[in-house]
Amino acid sequence: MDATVERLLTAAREVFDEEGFRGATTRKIAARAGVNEVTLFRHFASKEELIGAALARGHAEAVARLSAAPLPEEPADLDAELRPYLRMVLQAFAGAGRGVRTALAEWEHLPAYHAWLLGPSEAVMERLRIYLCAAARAGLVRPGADPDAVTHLLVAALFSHGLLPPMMPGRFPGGPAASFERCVDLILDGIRPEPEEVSR
Amino acid sequence: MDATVERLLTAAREVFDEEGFRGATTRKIAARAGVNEVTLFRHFASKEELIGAALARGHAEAVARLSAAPLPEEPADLDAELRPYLRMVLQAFAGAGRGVRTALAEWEHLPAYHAWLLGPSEAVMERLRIYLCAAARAGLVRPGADPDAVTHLLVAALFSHGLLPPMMPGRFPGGPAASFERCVDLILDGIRPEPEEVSR
DNA sequence: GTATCATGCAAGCGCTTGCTTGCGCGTGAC
DNA sequence: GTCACGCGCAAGCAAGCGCTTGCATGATAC
Repeated sequence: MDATVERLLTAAREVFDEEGFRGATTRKIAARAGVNEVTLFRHFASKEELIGAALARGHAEAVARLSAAPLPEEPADLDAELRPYLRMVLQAFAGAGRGVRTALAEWEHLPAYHAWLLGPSEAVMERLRIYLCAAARAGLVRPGADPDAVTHLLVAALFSHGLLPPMMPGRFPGGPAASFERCVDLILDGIRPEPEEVSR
Repeated sequence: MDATVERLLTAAREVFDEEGFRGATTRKIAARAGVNEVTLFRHFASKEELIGAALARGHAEAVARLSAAPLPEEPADLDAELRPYLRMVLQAFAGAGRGVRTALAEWEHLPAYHAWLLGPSEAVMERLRIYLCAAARAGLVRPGADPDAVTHLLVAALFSHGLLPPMMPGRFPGGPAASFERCVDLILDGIRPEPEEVSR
């Protein structure tokens, strides 16, 4: 593709993630792309259009990466299937964390971008929900555990471990990944069916 | 106190919560306070000082409200003690949600305000941690459950239920409070000691 | 009554913002 | 050889920004 457009899109996404819509000035974006500000306006009609295109591209990439992640339709082993998936999502999430925080803050101001901003998170949530409902039907989850609540809890853990570490590093001794793993342990241990129920 | 200063402080906090530092212009703040912009600069040397004072006041109020919440030093009954506390914190958190989202996004840009921005959250986290460690020592928590992980999980649930509902209302059927309650059920059920362990 | 104080209002300054215009330069197609 | 095209550069414009100045007005203190 056009190398200039490419560089502008990635620069726009980076600056937007770090500074928000207002802070992402066309001069900053052009400078980061190593391009004259005028060139920016030769390729995109306005700052809104540029950032929209940049977010759309980021959204597409994220969705592609996430839907490549393995999470079977027919659950067989929660530990073996869920853990690698969650690990991968957390990594993607932490990588996009700066942008997610910006998206959360500017949500009300950028209705035009809603589909791009939280689409990947929604997709992950829905996929987890479907998987856990199937797991519950297959008897892999203790009957008392509501699959929706389990989904929420997993997403909450992803959410907090993807966003909070830069702000409260002292709260994650051993690193966010280790802390996340311990939370997942806790959740999975808590929803495992009792031994006698498995054999029924 | 001075009614004008008071109105300026609340207006500054509101506008900052909604629009962030850059978006909280002195003209907007003065207008919301029903005051001339010049009056603003007669009371505060700069916009930074005004917003700093507003955040400090909000911080003080939040801390006072939270430390008034009951959470005993000697845990006796997790369900009876933790649930009302968490309910209250969630309410406070959801009320401040707009501001928390802004704080998360602008964290790197506002180092001068760090103490005010996430202080209350830190306080809640530390209090929960101490309580859960004591509970574990008292045998109220299943030995395999790491108190730190439980704390993280509870905070994560607070976090996501305090921030996400405005953005994904469809994901919280029955309201955020009900969904939160189900998550807390799940966590508490998962960390309860086994019956035979209680009697040992 | 007069002095003091907080406030409103009109105007403006220097700066940044999104965006435009005009021109000149190099490269590849034919 | 030239011609179109993508780009850089210098300049600028209207609007909004934080912040200042000067002056008029009304309430309060003594």
